[in-house]
Amino acid sequence: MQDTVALLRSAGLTPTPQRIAIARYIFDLGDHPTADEVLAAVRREHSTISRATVYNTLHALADKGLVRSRMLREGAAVIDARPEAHHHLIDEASGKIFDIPWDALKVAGVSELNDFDIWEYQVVLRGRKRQG
Amino acid sequence: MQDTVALLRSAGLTPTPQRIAIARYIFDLGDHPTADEVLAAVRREHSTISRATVYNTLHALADKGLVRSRMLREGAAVIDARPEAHHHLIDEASGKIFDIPWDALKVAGVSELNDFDIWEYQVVLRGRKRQG
DNA sequence: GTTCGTGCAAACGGTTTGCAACAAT
DNA sequence: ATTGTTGCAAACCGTTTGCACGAAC
Repeated sequence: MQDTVALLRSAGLTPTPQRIAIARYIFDLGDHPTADEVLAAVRREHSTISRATVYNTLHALADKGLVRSRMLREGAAVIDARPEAHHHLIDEASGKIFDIPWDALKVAGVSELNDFDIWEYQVVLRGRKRQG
Repeated sequence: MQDTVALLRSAGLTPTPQRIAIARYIFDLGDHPTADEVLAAVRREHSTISRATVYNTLHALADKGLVRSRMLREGAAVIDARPEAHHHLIDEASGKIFDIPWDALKVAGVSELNDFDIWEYQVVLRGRKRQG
C-alpha cells in the first residue's frame, strides 16, 4: 500500500506499479519465495511483467538492503524479506524455510576464531516440522 | 593411491581410472571445489573425461556418503570432502571456504525448537581472513 | 551377452545481458 | 534531451538426461 510506496521512495527507487507489486508481495508474504514464485504471483495483477523486471527489482531491493538473496534451496536463490540477522530452518519434508529468531539460538566460540574477521553468521538447520 | 581404490571398492563403486582420479583429487585437496573445478583438474590427467562422468561420480560418492554437496557458493554447489558435521566459514575476499571443526563452536537452544525434529545443523560464517 | 561406466550432445532451469520502446523529469 | 524502467529475446552457466559405444565379468 502507501507504506510500500514510501519504502521504495525512501530507498531511492521510483515506485512503479511493477515494483510496488513485487515489494508488496515479498513483504506481505514474509516467506522465502524464489524469483520465479515472485514472477508468478505478480503476474496475477500485472500480466505483462517480465522476468527481467523481477530480477531488476530484486537486485535493486537487495542493493538497498531491503531484502537479501540467500542460497537455501537447491537450484534457486530465495528472497529473504528480513535483512536483519536470524537463523534458518529448512523443513526437508515440505521444502519450507522457517525463520528462527536471532535470540532463539546462541553460538559460542565465534570470537575465538582469531584468524578471521567475522562480520556475519547464521545457523542453518535441517529437519522436519513435528506432526501435531 | 591404493587407499582410493580401496575406498571406492568398499563403497561398491568399480574403481575406474576416472573415478580414482576424481576421488583422489577431492580427498587430497580437502577443499571445496565445484564440479567444474573437479573436471578441469582431472582433465589434466584424463584429457577426454566428460562432464557427465564427473557428475555421475560425484553423485555416486554423495550417495555412498563419502562426500556431500553443499550450497555455499553462489551459482554452483561445492563438494565437501568431509561428510561429518562441521561448520563453514566463507572468506568473502578470496571466495575460499574453510572448515570449522564441530567443537570450535557451540550452539545452544537447538533442543528448545520444539516444533521441529532437527537432524542436522551447521553455522555458516562470512568474513575475511586476517592479513598476517 | 548382459551389466556397468564412459563420452558426446542436447536439453533444461535459473539468471544475466543487450536492446529497443517508453515514461518521467 | 537525458535519465531511468520496462519487456522481449537471446545468451549464459551449472546441471541433467538420452543414447550409443566400449570394457569387464
